[in-house]
Amino acid sequence: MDQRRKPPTIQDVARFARVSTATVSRALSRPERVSEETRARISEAVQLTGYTLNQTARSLRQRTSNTILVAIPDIRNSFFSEILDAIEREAAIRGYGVLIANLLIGEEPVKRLQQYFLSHRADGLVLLDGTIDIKQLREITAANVPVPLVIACEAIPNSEFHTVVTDNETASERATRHLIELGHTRIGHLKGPKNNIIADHRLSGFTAAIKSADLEFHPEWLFDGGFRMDEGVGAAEQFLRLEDRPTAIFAINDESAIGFVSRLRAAGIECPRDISVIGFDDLEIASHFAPPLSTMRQPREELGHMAAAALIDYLEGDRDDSKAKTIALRSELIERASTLRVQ
Amino acid sequence: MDQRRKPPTIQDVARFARVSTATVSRALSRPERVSEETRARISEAVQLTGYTLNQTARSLRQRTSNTILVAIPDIRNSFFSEILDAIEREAAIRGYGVLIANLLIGEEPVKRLQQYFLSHRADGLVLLDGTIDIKQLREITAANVPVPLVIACEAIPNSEFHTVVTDNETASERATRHLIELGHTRIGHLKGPKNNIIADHRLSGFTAAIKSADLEFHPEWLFDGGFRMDEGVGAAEQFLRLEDRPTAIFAINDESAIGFVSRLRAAGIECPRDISVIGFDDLEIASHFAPPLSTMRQPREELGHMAAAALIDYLEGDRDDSKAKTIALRSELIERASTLRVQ
DNA sequence: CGGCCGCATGCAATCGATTACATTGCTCCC
DNA sequence: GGGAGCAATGTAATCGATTGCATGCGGCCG
Repeated sequence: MDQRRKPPTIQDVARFARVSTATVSRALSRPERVSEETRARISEAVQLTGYTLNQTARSLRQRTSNTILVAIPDIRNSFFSEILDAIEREAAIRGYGVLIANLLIGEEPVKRLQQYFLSHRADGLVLLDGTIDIKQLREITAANVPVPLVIACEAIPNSEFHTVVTDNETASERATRHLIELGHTRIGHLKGPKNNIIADHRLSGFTAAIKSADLEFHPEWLFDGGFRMDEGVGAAEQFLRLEDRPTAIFAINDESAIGFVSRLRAAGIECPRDISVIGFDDLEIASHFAPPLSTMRQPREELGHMAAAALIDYLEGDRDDSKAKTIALRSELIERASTLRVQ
Repeated sequence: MDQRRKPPTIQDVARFARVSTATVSRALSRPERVSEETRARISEAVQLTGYTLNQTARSLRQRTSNTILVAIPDIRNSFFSEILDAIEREAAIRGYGVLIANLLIGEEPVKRLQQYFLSHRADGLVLLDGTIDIKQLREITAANVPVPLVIACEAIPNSEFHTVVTDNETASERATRHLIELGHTRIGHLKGPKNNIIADHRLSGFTAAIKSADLEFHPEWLFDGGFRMDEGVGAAEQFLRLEDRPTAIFAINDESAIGFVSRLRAAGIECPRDISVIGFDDLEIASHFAPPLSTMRQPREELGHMAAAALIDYLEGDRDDSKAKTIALRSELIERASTLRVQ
């Protein structure tokens, strides 16, 4: 009977309510511009027909898609998926859809992102990937279509982009100082990926703390790692090859810290008995790991929330570009059992 | 100069190539229907103008969005985010965008999903959530618009839906049997959420194994849990209140197993010394946890890949609904240190 | 009383593609 | 030689909403 009947359009509603489609459209988007009486008739007609807006048609006419694109370096990393979660929440509340683009794949991430905007699939972009550099960003923006953009991974100094960040550098300094305060003097760092802004800033924070405590800087105590557990494992193997080892490590994040600790344990080196390790992020696993991991807690949820809100505000506001806003969030030291006072 | 210039349309290309828009459209989508010469002129014009398709306009006309929707119970769970990753990969290759809907939030998840289709934002749905029941699913489909759907969490018996599943029941039986083979006779189960198909099937598998080994079934050894670590912690507290405790646990998944083990450790009960625990999923963390977790490995990547492929095949094929296809994938027992032979 | 204003509404163009149908010109075959 | 058949292309309708520009009408003011 009613199967495959085409979904009702604004035309149907107009017919039922005995008004023009223009009036229906107005009644739905700016009710105050329509008399109370017809408004009532129209909403009755909407009920009756079961009308819902065809978003595609609106997009075509208004040149907006009510969709934002989130570019993520690696969805599988819980850190990002939690931010993504917060972004989706906020977007849903405000009537936006969320498209995802996982950048690990494909050549030319920039091309892929541009494509979304050139084809009018998304109105704006939340960028979580610290590996894209400014020049590439400008390229995205440079295409005929300017791309409303919020960077939500790391501040890019003096940039013209809106930004939501945590205090990576200061927080890294704080984490390292925590190790120093526990009496450690031989401190290493498990580095993040190359050419990644976040990694760069965390390294700076680490170095700053070492310097200001007048500790000697050992380049061989900088371990090549990354944000993933297996990269933490790799760093551990590099560590094991050393003769002269540090007694404490500041790891780029919790995942790599976990990989690191677990690999060392397999080699008979126990954390925190033989080595103290502090991570970054405070993933849920951090508190359940053995040993529970000291770490810098990032306000992930807030980060995602603010990023989405900032982008949508901008999209719906007057797009005053004059000032790029920067919202900075603070991380917090969480002390757990993985860092131990030197005897 | 060239700023804010409107992006080129198919009209512009047509003008440059001195043909009609119809010809341009044909040249781009079905090149063989256009003479070689004009095809060349057109592709030159495309280059010149920098034309890219306006996906919105196409969507409106063709009534397809080239977008799929992925409904996820909890993005933050690595298990799902890994599947999502695989879905996105496959979709990107085939030219589809991926919208996400995190179902934890909001009233009436079904309403939310319907909304996406009623508004023509997505062409099809991959459902990862085992908590929606069939009646609700039918509701999604029952709206005027039929919703192409692939269920990728659990088979729904005799259902009319396309499905990609792992063998939850058999695998759970296998996991439990693993504990039995190690000599355990006092075995409990850390349950999943109520009204969740996956959880139901894993429980059945567990019970089946217990029965077929002629072990006594202890209802008080079924612990209320869920898929999250904190729910594993809750289950551990329930465990601690028992006088008469099991010596082995089959947990609904790795995350809850981790929460469980970590809470017990805090109470002085060590895994595997005092209790053996096996999980499900083989998350990356499972192998790095202390102790490394025995578990049933699910082919997550394949699962996501197959689900996306099946959906897109269906969308692009002749939509032969006559037979709902079911693709079943096998899980694999991974033995690690968290399960120990009874002395 | 006449003109102006503003409210509520309608008419029709518009967004940018796709596609049914029409047209043209050519080949081929009886 | 005439018509069928086909390939290449054009014309214009169409998808479903939004919105600039009328239009009609009533009220208010000088």
